[in-house]
Amino acid sequence: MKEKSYHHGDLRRALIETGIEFIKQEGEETLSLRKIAEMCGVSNAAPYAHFKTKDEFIVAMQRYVMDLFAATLEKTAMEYKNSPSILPMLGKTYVMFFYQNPFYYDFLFSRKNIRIKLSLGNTDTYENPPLAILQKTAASVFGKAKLPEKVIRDKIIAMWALVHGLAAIVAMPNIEYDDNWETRIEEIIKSISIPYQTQEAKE
Amino acid sequence: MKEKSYHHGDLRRALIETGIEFIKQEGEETLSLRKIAEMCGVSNAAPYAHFKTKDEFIVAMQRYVMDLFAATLEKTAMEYKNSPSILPMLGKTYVMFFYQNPFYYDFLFSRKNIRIKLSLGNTDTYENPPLAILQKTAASVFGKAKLPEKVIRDKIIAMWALVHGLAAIVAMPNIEYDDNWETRIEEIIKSISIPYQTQEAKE
DNA sequence: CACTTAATCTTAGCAGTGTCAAGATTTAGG
DNA sequence: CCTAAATCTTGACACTGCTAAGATTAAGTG
Repeated sequence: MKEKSYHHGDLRRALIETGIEFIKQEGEETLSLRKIAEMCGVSNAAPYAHFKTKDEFIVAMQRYVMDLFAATLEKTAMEYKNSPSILPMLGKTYVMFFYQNPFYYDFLFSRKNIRIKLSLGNTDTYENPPLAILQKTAASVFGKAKLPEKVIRDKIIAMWALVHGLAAIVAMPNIEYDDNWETRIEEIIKSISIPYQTQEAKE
Repeated sequence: MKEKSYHHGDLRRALIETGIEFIKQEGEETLSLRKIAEMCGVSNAAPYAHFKTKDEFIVAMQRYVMDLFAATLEKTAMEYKNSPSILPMLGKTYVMFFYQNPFYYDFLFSRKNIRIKLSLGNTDTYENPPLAILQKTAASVFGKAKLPEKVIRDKIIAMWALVHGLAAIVAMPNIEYDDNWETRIEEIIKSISIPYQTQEAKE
């Protein structure tokens, strides 16, 4: 019941959560600090006690959603640990996350928002948690086949590109959806990823 | 020499071209109608004689760039007509377009900008020119193998997703690039698309 | 040609935005 | 208890998209 106290109590968290809920429903385009501040029952300049700039606020929210995304992937990775279908299932989870929350795609990956460094070459530095999970899993799966490291790296990128592209597509508006998009995605991913595991002796 | 005449002469075109050049270099985020107007030597409300709203202006520019993109793809399609590598080459062109102009990716595909309807199911309605070219080419390539239509459609989506995802990736900032990203892309695409053409008897 | 109409452009202004400065209120620590 | 830090408000500035009113020019009609 701290409704009318001068101090909010936990404004920083309230701003982030309100902002994310806003983005989830309306996207980032129409989001303004003033609106979020008002929704939290606070004046227009109050957020500046917690974020130096709007950009900093965006980054905080982005980290929040990125962690949620990574946790969702991690859960799938756990479920299918030691299963041969772990990779396609990870891919499916990757895509479905944005199918269920289309506005998150632009919010996480739109050029101006990407502050988290992505490293492709060095598999030791995981500065992008979702990519890191993909990389780790794919590397262990592909590693069992005896492929040159360079080939493995290319396959990882291909895998990432495929699911990322599917995510971009399912997050688009004005797409004519199939009635059974979810199993469709699964089939598409499998039709690509299965060759990785069966044709070791190709190169 | 119509430097100081009250009427500009060809303001609509000037706005579009100046705006696109701006986006090409700085992205859409910091673009404002007033700035573009000033760059064209015209007052802040002048653009409203040609575009009802900023959104309409964006759409006009988007169509312009989308046509450029489609023309680039079409050129590759012509070059490699009757070649077995037409599909991978088309894919490479798709990716390289955004590798060379990273800001175009968000500009064309960021959720708020997509006004061009994308149709996946019906291969007859081509409302998205670049996708249409991909679809047409892939359909003709895959059609030579005797695959069920549903499988072909999934393969087309997979192909599209792969190159679109690669485009998204190469357009990201903060990516640690390979020294030879271009041939790398080519290899990655080939490693995926070759199976399409060689293992007909799989399904 | 003269005259009317439409198109184009300018100026001035409104509401909304990010941001900052000054000051009020509350909390925390010595 | 009292000072310092943290938090919040009010008020302002510059910038944005956009509109209304009117000035200037071009196009077309008799």
